[in-house]
Amino acid sequence: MRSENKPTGQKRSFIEEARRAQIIAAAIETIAGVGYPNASLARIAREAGVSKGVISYHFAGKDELMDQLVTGVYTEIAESVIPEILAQDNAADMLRAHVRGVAAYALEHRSRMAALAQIFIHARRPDGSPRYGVGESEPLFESLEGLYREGQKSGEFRDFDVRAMAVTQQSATDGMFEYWRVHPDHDLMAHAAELGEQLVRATRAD
Amino acid sequence: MRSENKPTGQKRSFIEEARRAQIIAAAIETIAGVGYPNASLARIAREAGVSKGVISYHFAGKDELMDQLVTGVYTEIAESVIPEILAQDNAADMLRAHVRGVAAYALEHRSRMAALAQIFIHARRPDGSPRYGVGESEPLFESLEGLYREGQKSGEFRDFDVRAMAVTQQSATDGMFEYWRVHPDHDLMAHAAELGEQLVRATRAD
Amino acid sequence: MRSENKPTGQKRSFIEEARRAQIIAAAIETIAGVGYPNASLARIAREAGVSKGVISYHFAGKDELMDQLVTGVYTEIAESVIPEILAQDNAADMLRAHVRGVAAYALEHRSRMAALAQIFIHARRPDGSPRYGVGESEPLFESLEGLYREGQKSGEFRDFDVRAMAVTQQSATDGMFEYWRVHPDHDLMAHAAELGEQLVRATRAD
Amino acid sequence: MRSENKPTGQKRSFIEEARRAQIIAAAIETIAGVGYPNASLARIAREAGVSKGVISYHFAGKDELMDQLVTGVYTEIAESVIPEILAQDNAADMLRAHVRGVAAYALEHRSRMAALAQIFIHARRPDGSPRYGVGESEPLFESLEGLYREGQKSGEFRDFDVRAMAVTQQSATDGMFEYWRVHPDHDLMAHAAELGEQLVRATRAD
DNA sequence: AATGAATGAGCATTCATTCAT
DNA sequence: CATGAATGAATGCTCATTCAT
Repeated sequence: MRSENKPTGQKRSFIEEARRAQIIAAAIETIAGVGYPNASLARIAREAGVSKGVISYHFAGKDELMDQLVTGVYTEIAESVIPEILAQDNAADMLRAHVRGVAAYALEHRSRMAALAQIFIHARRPDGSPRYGVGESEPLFESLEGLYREGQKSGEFRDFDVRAMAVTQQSATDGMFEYWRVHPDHDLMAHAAELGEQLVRATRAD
Repeated sequence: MRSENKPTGQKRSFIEEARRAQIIAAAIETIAGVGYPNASLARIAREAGVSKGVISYHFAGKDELMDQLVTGVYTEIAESVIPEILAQDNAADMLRAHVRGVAAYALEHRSRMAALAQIFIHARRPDGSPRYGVGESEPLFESLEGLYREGQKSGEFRDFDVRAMAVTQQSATDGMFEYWRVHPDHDLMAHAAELGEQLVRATRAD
Repeated sequence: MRSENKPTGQKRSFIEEARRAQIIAAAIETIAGVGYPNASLARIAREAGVSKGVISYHFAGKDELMDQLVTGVYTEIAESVIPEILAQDNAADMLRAHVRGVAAYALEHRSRMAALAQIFIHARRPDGSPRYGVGESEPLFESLEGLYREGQKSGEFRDFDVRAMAVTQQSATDGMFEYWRVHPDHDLMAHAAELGEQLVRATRAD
Repeated sequence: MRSENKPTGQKRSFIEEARRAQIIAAAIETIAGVGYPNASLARIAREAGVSKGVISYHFAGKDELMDQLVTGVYTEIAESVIPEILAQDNAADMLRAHVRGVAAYALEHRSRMAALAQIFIHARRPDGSPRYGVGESEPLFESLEGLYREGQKSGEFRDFDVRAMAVTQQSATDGMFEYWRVHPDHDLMAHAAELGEQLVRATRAD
């Protein structure tokens, strides 16, 4: 079905998209709820209230479903956070905006964030290697490193190892979300502000 | 066979302990080598050179095997790192010693550390929740927080949220190991020194 | 929609027949191209450029589609070969004409012949027995046997078991096509001439 | 399990072999009975009176099971037929011995022969190509061709195309078995004698 | 007359666990 | 103590068929 004819009308395309969206939503809830390893297609289908076959009908396989989910959430996060970062006029504030922005998104879309984390950690290729693993984080690292270098060039930041800092920021952000997942009453935005402050202090010139 | 009862003599207990240690060692190598999801009991048994049944005989199940493994490695790390920390005479150096000590341990016991990380990430309870997640890190957080509070009391550290800092330190350390696992040529000790510097700057009083 | 009833008019019947022919043609190309086991209704529908439902609409099921396909091609072969046979004036030449005629048809209609062979080999009844196996070849055997008996009556052929000979001729012909299917550069008409010679020698009086 | 330690005793190895033999026997009966496409592992396990998992335990997969089955039966046939052929002192009698020998084996081991035929026809590689298909018949063809050439060199046989004749003999033999499968009361040995006669006449010098 | 959507049974395979010996 | 054998539930996936529109 995937790659086929939507000859004339929009209704079909609409139904199709609605179902895909519904299935992705069910996948997000299921993964966030029971973890990726337990989120079988059968369970996702049950959550969506449809039969197992429906998923296979709308997606080429579990992998495509995950790809769509990841891409969708990723895009959404970027659209939400990037404008906030660009609105800042110095590197330190950009750092804070980055952390705060992602946290704000997570606060609004808790399951999406949890599912994304689960998929990143658990999804594997057939050969056993991670599907969205550290290898895939490279672009993220590089974008953070770009930000750091700007700050270093302008003299706002001290002269630190950008890769180590990127790993720290990325890990600390993920850790913050994981902590929040386990302690849902934790004040995420306060934590994000703290983390922003930590990063600013860790990076700023003497 | 549960870990406490040694029904009749001590000889059994000795053999028993040797077998358990051998199986745990095999589990560490297997998990570090092929990742937790691919480390089936069959594979661990093959690595140990024993039959699958042996594992079930000596451990109540995969879960208990993992518990023993985690506890053992954890204890070992603590025994290796704590003396180094206590040898310092100010909070900042203790922070640095903490990060450096764990990294040094990891450098010497790469598989143990890799296996630990894999288990933390992947092991689940039957209901799908993480077995050794952030929830189980509470003692670790508290020990870090104790260190921070000492520094704050002495005026060496600024007045930050200790829980957020503990989460950051813990996550950043884990992230450092994960990055090193994926990039084995990465200079772990240099990264640890950088991380130590980051933490010192993030915590110190103005 | 069963093959006989044309509910109201003839125009429908015309469209109906055109669709059926189109689907059968697509089935032939698909089966010849990817083999019966891979020729799912979905794939046939794609080849035909119609939706899967259309096939179910025009045919009671995959089985009826195959029946129609087989009957159609069979009829076509008979119409092509029988006149050639009847044009001969002795039994040996008829034998040769039979083999040569079928080969000539196959050369001109390669996909039809390949599809037919695939269906004969692979199509099964729900209970697992072949749908178009040797059991269905009875009319074919009987027609060959008639030819043999003519030759025996006229003294041209020796006194052999006609059923065994019919099985041999039928199998050897099928085998020739299968070999040609796998080795498309094989000289089919030369092979057919050889087979004709073999049969003539196997049947003729001393 | 497959490739492992049978440290000291023979009992284990014996049990192991017995189970493998039992499963292969069940596979033969199942395939002969319901055809390869319907012979799922579940059905074979049911026929053997064991659980599905047993098959996976003793064989790496369906493919290895089929390989073992094919190799075993093939070897058995060769061991039964080759001595008979070598006992002949002229090419014509060798031809007759070949056909008669295979038929005699089939008469004694009906299901084995039927299963073998089914597997040859139906078993596919993951990519859809035949696993034991015409490509695999090459050795058989060549062995027959060797026999023909001997006869041609000695002047006993006429100068025919050996490949076409090999295809004919192979197909006619298979066809004979298929006919016998469908008509179990058919006199197989008489048919084999007839086929031998046909081949001798088709091949002998004028 | 035709469609896309949905179904559910069936497939081979993996794996932690149990058990008689 | 240790084993190999066996189990059965679960997984992702395919596909002929059904059906409302």
